Amino acid sequence: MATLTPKQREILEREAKILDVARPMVVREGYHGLNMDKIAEKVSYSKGTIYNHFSCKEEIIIALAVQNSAKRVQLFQKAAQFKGCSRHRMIAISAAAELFVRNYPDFFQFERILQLDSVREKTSEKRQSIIHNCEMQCMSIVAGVVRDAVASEDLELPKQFTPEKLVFGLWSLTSGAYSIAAASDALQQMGIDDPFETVRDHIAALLDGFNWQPISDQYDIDKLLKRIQKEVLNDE
Amino acid sequence: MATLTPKQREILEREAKILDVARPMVVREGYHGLNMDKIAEKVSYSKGTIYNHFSCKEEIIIALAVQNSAKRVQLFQKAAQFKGCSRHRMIAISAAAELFVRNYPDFFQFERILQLDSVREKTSEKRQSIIHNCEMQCMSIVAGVVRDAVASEDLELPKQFTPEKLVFGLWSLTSGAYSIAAASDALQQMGIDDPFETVRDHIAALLDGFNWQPISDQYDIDKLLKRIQKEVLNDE
Amino acid sequence: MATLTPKQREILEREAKILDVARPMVVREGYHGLNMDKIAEKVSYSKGTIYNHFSCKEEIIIALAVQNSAKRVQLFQKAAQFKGCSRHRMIAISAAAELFVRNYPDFFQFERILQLDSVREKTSEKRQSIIHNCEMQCMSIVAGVVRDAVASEDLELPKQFTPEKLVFGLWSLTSGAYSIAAASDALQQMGIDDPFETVRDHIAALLDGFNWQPISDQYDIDKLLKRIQKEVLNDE
Amino acid sequence: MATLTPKQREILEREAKILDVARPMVVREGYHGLNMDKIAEKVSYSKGTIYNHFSCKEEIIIALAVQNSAKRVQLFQKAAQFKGCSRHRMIAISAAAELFVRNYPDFFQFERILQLDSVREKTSEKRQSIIHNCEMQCMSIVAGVVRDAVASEDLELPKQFTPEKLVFGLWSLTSGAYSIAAASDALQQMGIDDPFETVRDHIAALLDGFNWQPISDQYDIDKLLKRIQKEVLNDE
DNA sequence: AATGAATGAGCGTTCATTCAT
DNA sequence: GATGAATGAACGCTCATTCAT
Repeated sequence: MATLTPKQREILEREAKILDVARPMVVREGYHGLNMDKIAEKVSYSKGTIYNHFSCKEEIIIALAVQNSAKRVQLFQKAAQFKGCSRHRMIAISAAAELFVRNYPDFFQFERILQLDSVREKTSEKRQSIIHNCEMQCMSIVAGVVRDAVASEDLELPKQFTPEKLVFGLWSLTSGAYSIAAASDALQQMGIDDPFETVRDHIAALLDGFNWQPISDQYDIDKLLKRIQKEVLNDE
Repeated sequence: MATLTPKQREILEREAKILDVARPMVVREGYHGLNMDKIAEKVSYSKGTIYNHFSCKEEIIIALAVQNSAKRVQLFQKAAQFKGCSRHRMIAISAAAELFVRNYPDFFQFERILQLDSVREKTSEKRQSIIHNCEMQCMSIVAGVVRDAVASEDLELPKQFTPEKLVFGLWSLTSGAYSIAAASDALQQMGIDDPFETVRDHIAALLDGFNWQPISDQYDIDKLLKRIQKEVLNDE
Repeated sequence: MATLTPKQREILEREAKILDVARPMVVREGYHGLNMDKIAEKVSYSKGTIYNHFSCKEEIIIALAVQNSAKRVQLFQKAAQFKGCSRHRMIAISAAAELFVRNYPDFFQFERILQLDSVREKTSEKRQSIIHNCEMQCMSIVAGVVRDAVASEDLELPKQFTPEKLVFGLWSLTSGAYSIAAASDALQQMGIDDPFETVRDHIAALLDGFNWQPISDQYDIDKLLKRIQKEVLNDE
Repeated sequence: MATLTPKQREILEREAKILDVARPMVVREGYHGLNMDKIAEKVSYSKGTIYNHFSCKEEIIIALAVQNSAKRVQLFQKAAQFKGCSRHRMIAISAAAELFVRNYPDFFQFERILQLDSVREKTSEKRQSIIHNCEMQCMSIVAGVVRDAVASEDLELPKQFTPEKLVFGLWSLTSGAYSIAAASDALQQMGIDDPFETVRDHIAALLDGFNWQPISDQYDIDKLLKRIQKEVLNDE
């Protein structure tokens, strides 16, 4: 299956090209900055052709979000394959999350734009559900690791505290930190030169706070991150 | 001083009115959704009058951000007055942060819009610096509590880990959680009905992870929050 | 080459139409009087279409100036082809200048508008250089005749007095007279019914003053002008 | 008579102040560039006060023109007092014209703006007639010198050629040269560094062409100009 | 399928003038 | 007389979308 005719291949390539051109426009200047005329000019196709690929401006934005979401799933899947104890697998996933947030910093941008009713309404359900599915997959990958930790008695969650809640906290921390880092000039003034390192420390403290075994040890963590990098995330 | 003529009072009131009308427009539909004609129509003054108050559209947006920032400082100042041990004071501040994020959820919205170069450039330095100052004040209030904790030996931070870094982590968690909660329909599907409660649990775990004394105890916390609510945040 | 598709032809025609409509607006009411809405209305195309032809209001003004400049070169080239002695060729050129100033009285208007920095800045370099080139061409055509006169010993210029200076004087006289004639109601009160005839007399006196041979003779001049009119400028 | 109350004096002073501020605005950016708000700001009076002095924007422009016209008359009157033969008195007047054109280069600017129907219509008849009268006075001063020249047989005008026509030519030359000099970057490229010197040469040639005695002689002219400068125009 | 000219509602902003205080 | 807030018509320009070729 999936053997593409030359024609189909060309179409896919053009689609990718359009998105490549569109991405930095949105990232730099937001919804406003995406301009169909400029896209047409930069990809050297006519506006009509752009509209053959994407029925409206909003579809381009959601297509960019789909690209990101797919990438996130990919990274999380890889990270979950890391061999080790539950906590170390969780750290692998955190590393994947950090990698994703570093490399696809526009993810949040697109998400936010898509939250505007006026934008989302013009968007195809198909792409909406792709994004939703990706989110669910990521969540369940991470929650799966938490469940494994509980099952193997590395971790005992408080009553009423589900694995999903833990995932939610970790993701909040990671994405919140990114947003602040991206937004604020103030970080450096506060002596925080490497916000991602700080986030790693917080994640360690958080997992320690939940008493997830083995409790963090700086020496181990450095070696561990190198292994994770090498074994599952090295080609990114 | 500060005795206003009726005229001046009227002007100030109108300024507030304009912002009141503008706020939901930006919140719901972003930068795009703020429309000078619609504002004029809704406040029943001419467009020219709007421009007598705010020299451009962007100034309205930053004025909204200023309102929020001022409120944040206020809340944090109040919370810092809570009488108790360092950890409890920190919890008071967390409660203030939660309150702020709940009641002024558009704060992040404005901040993000203001990060666009094209927007910030048109914005007065005066208002820019007000916002910056508020940010710095909040930061130093919270960092002050952390320093008190260290001084009173309730808390021993890891080497190289400054109070500011701890503040950064807490704020990341709080604001990140808000963003996700606001953005995602998925949260409910994951069984997270009250994201703020979950955040409180994470903050507790995080502070526990840093071994900030006294270690959390669910029973105490509920009572504590009620006291905080009553003693310093009750009128919000 | 130069075979235009019907579409292209239509576009060129519309461009001309836009300029035709714009010209009297500028002439009568200046920069202010040129109004994109009114143009659109008068040519019965949408505003967007106007902007497809001219990227801004100022481009329309400079396009009008380009039309004029091109015409001026054309007239001067024709006049320079007049067969006769150097002084008579110079008179042919003066006649061309008069013809131009009479038929394209808006020339100075456009030039003046284009001198405003605020206007010129928005103007394409391409059109700017066209105008500049036309000016240079005209100048060199006339200066060429003066040089021929010097070479053939019909004229001996004072020391330090270049042909370009003579051209400058002639053009100052012609254009200054036009400006005054256009501006002032006073001329008639002073008994000057035909300012152009008066200018012709002044040019004659001026050339006499430089002792350019053959010295003017009213009888000859009338016949000469008729010949010039007939031989090189008759179809204007 | 004309002893002003302090109040009246203050009013006149304010009027002058307004015009001082308005002048460069019009000169640099034309009709468009004159902005009532900016005037009010610069003179530190309210807009209402400006309107007490000048009933509309156009009245300010014509008031500026009146200032210039008055100055022109003054200069011409002074120059006409020069003691000497008719041709030398004419040269004195030319020097006055040059001085005026150099020092009040905005004169033409205002005149042109006032030719726009839309502007003139809003202008008071009183000021219109002041300008007209000044023009007439200047004209008759110069024409008077020409008439003296004819009477004293220094000059014999061609048949049908009135003194007014000669004045018209001289003024055309002077003002046309100024316009070109102001407008064109091309002048320097043509090797004309001092257009006013060139104009003096042309005037000399023109008067020679009319055989106005005594025929020009470079040596004399330099001395003559110095005398004129010293005796009648020195305090400008 | 590809093109790109045409559309036109919509937007942010300006500014001469008025007039209540 | 002085003030300056209020007005609102007007303007230049943009850009997503359509559709005839």
